[in-house]
Amino acid sequence: MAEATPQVASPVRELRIGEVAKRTGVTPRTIRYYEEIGLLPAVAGRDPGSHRLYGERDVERLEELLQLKEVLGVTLEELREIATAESARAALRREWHEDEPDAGRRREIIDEALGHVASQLELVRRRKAEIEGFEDELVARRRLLRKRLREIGANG
Amino acid sequence: MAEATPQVASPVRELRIGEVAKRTGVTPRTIRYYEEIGLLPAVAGRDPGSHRLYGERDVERLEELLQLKEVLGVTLEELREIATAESARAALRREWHEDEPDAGRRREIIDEALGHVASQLELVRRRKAEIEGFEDELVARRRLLRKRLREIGANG
DNA sequence: CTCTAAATTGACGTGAACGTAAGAAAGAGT
DNA sequence: ACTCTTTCTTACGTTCACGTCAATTTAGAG
Repeated sequence: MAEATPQVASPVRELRIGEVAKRTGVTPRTIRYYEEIGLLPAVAGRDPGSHRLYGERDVERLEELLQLKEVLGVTLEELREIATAESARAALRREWHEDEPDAGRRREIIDEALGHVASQLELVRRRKAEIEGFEDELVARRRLLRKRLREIGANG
Repeated sequence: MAEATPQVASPVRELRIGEVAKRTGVTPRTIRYYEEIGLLPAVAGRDPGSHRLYGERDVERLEELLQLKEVLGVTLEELREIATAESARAALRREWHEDEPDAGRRREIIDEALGHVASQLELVRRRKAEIEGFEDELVARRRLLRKRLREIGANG
C-alpha cells in the first residue's frame, strides 16, 4: 500500500526527440513534421529554440498513429481528422461528466481511452470488411474457374 | 450449338483510352503512366502516334491492379513486381505444358487465371492477417481498460 | 565555465504518382 | 474532303511525406 508518490497526474516529460524517434522507428524530422501539420500537438509551454520534451503518453500516442497509418493506409490529413474527431469526442464527454465531484478522475481518463479504442476498432473493422469483400470476390472467381475446368475435363 | 464465330482468341480491341478510363475510374493520364512505368504492357502492334485500343480483358486487368493497389496499399513498383511474378509463373507453366496436343488450350488459360487468383488471395490474406493482428491488440487493450474500470467501480 | 552531443529553425531537395498545358495528329461522322 | 472530338507526345508543374544540409543554440557532463 505504499503508493504515495506526490504526483497526481504528472506528465513526467523526460524524453527528447531523438529518443522518441528511436522508440517509434521514425526520424526526428518526422516528429517535427507531424507537429508542423498539426497531427501531433505542439509541446505545451516551450520557448522557441528550446528542446522538445515528451512523456511516455506521447510515445504511445505516436505509436498508435503510426500503426493506424500503416494498417489503414490513410494520408496524414485523414489521420489528423481522425485525431481531431477523437479529441472533440473526448472534450464533449468531459463536459458531460463535468458535474461529478472528482471521485471519477481516473475513471474519466480510462473512459476516454475506451473511446479512442472504440473508434479505432471501428475503422480497423471497416477496413477489414473491405478486404474481406475483395477476398470473397477472389474466392468466387476461383470457384467459377474450377467449375469451368471440371466441365472441360468432362467432355475434353 | 451455333457458336461458330471465326475467332479463336480474338482480342476484340475496340475501346479507346478515354472509355477505359471512365470504366475504371481513373484518368487517361494514369493509364499512360502505368504503361510508361511498365505496370501495364504497351499495346502491341501500334505505330507511334496512333490511338491505343483496348479490349475487355485489358479493362479487367486494370481493375484488378487498381483493387490490389487500394486493398494492399502497395506502391506501383511493388505492384509491378507482383504482375511480373505472375507473368513469369504463367510463362513457366506454359512451357511445362508445352507438349500437350492442344486439347488443353482453354485449360491452360483457365489454369493461368487460377494461378493469378491464388497468388492474389495469398497477398490479400496476408494483409488481412496483419489487420486482424492490430484488431486483436485493440480488443486486448479494451479488455484491460474495462477491467480497470470495474476495479475502480468496486472501491470508488 | 567549457566541451560536446544532440536539438532548433530555415530552407531547399527528392521520389512517387500523377496533373496540366500545348501543339500536332488521328479517326469517326457527314 | 472537311469538321470536330479525342488522343498522342513532350514537358514542365504539383502535392505528399519526409530527407538533407547549414548555421546556430541548448543543455547535460566534467
